[in-house]
Amino acid sequence: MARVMAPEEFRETGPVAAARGLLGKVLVRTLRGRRTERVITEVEAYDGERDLACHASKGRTKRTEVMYRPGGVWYVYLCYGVHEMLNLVTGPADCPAAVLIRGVAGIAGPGRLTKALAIDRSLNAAAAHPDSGLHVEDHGVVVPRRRVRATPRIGVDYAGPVWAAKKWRFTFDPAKLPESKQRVRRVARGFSPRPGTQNAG
DNA sequence: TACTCGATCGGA
DNA sequence: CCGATCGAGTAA
Repeated sequence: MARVMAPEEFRETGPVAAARGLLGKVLVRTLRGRRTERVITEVEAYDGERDLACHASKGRTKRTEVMYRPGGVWYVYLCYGVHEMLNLVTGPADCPAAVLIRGVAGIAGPGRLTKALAIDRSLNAAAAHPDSGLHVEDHGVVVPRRRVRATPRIGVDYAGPVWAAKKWRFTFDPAKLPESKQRVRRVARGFSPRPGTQNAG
């Protein structure tokens, strides 16, 4: 049921598909023996050098170097001199792209999220693996496509009308997941619900 | 080295 | 609406 996602899994798709796929997955922070887990509810995709909203549009620099690595590593940077932003690098090597984790269940806002989970730049370039203290798990939460809202990314007007208008921000409301109905539907199809499993898929 | 400007947030 | 706060990127 709770399956640890391997870094390699984030090398298979581009950032838009990866972003959609991360909705409903669980962000797991392990620090000093304390484990915190939150369902990912809000993400944004940043797609390569052509995407003028993506830091990689500046090319390969000290800061963007991590995005050129194979997916499955964290890209954490400081924004406005105040807030740490958490991204997951996606895609194969030399295709600089990432997914910004903007929100989790109960926490809206990328800055608040990193503060709450004690995430900072010391995790930059670390693997999304339990060893690093920050990884992703699949708890079988199913987010129906109709529940996903695609809207323009936040705070990227500087990227110009074309790239700022891309609807690459994806959100869903976990409260609207009718898990009981899904279970019923599943039972009707001949599956038996497992105790403690939320929307097993 | 000297600028400018943020993938934000909280408080007037 | 505005200030905080600092590092990346750019120009020089």
